[in-house]
Amino acid sequence: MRHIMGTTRTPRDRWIEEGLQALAAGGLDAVRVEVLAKKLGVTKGGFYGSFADRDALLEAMLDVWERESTDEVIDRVEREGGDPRTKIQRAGVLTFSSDRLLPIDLAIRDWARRDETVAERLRRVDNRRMALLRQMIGTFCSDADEVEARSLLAFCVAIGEHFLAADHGDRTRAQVLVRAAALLLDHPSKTPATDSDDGRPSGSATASE
Amino acid sequence: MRHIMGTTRTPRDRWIEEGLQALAAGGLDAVRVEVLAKKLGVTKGGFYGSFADRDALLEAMLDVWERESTDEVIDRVEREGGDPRTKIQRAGVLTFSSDRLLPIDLAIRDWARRDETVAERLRRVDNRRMALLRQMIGTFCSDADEVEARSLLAFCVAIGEHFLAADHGDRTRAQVLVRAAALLLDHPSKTPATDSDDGRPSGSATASE
DNA sequence: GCCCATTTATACGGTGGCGTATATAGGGAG
DNA sequence: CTCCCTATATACGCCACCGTATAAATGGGC
Repeated sequence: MRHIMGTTRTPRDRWIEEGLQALAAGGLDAVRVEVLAKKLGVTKGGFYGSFADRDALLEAMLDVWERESTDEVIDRVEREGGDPRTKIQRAGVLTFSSDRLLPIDLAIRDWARRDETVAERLRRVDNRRMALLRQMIGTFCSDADEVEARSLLAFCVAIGEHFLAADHGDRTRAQVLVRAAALLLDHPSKTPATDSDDGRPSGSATASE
Repeated sequence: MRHIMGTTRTPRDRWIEEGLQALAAGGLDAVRVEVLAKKLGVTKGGFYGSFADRDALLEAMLDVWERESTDEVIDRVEREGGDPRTKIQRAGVLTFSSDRLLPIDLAIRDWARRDETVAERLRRVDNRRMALLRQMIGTFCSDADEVEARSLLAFCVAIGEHFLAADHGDRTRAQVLVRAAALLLDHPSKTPATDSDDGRPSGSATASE
């Protein structure tokens, strides 16, 4: 019955958001009901009105994350248009440069290595992203095997970059990433004359820091 | 005094090894003194004879990991020799295909994102690995910027591959990795005669699964 | 075979986290 | 303004874990 109610002071969404924040900052084991409550300025009393238990919160967090990092990003990329390289960059920026989504994404990847159901969700998300990459790279690269290899490399660098601690001497990470992006997003060597656009793009996919 | 002693039944090394095993399987928060004790068939009683506290164990674990994944691997690669590509592959195999080191490595990467001292250790390790990659790739690629970019890509794919859940349609991950390795480890496109070896090498760098 | 140091088992107190039960409070409906 | 429904606070029992203190056992030296 929705008739009347005592005005939820801390609705589901707040718990979920705070949970995602904690996940981003401290990993799965940092998502503790009582900790979230404290951060929200309440006690855990109301939590169990919105969620059956901690697992229910985790599920809900994954739902929100999955929707935000697929539909929303992809919709927006498609809506704003642009040439292939621009689209890849924008997709990369939207998911892997967003201060919000990136750390959540990384935490979920680690989580997925130990939880098969999370791995399943991540597979869905990654497959959609890979599809986008394939499509974009396919517009300037004809060899399907090479498209797949380049897509994998692009994806791996977008993620792996953040798990890598190495330095690059004089260069900054961002500089190296620009060059790496060029390797992946320029036309294959097979047809050396194909480049309608030789001018290096000002920015680069997944450049960060 | 080392004179005599009641024969350490569960020496430091056993705790460290079991700790690394737990870290690999369940991440940092799975490294619990009492859990390790149970796995070793003892109680935690003796633990505090070898270690001041849990943190001391974690430190020791990092020490062992750092040594194993730099000196030992690098020594072995250098000792066994071979052409550059072979060396890269062997280094990749030794660290990223070893059932032992790989999961530990991945867990430590996630750990490093939240602990600055761990990040510092990881930086040392990664820098040594990157140095190896640079050296190897430098033997067939002259542009220093491109060497750096290729090295970063190679490293990122070696790590990122394991955090990626995407499928590849008909292809297997290993197949795509072979192609990706070819992109990174073949001569720069400057000389379009890149395919001196079209016959794909039997194994590939960091091919797994 | 007896010591005796050292290792390990056992028992303890403390903390933090989960989930439940019950009391309180605070906002609509009337 | 009052009643009542709902969200939250409070209090509880439970469990897992840490680190300590103390008792038991175990194996080497003689």
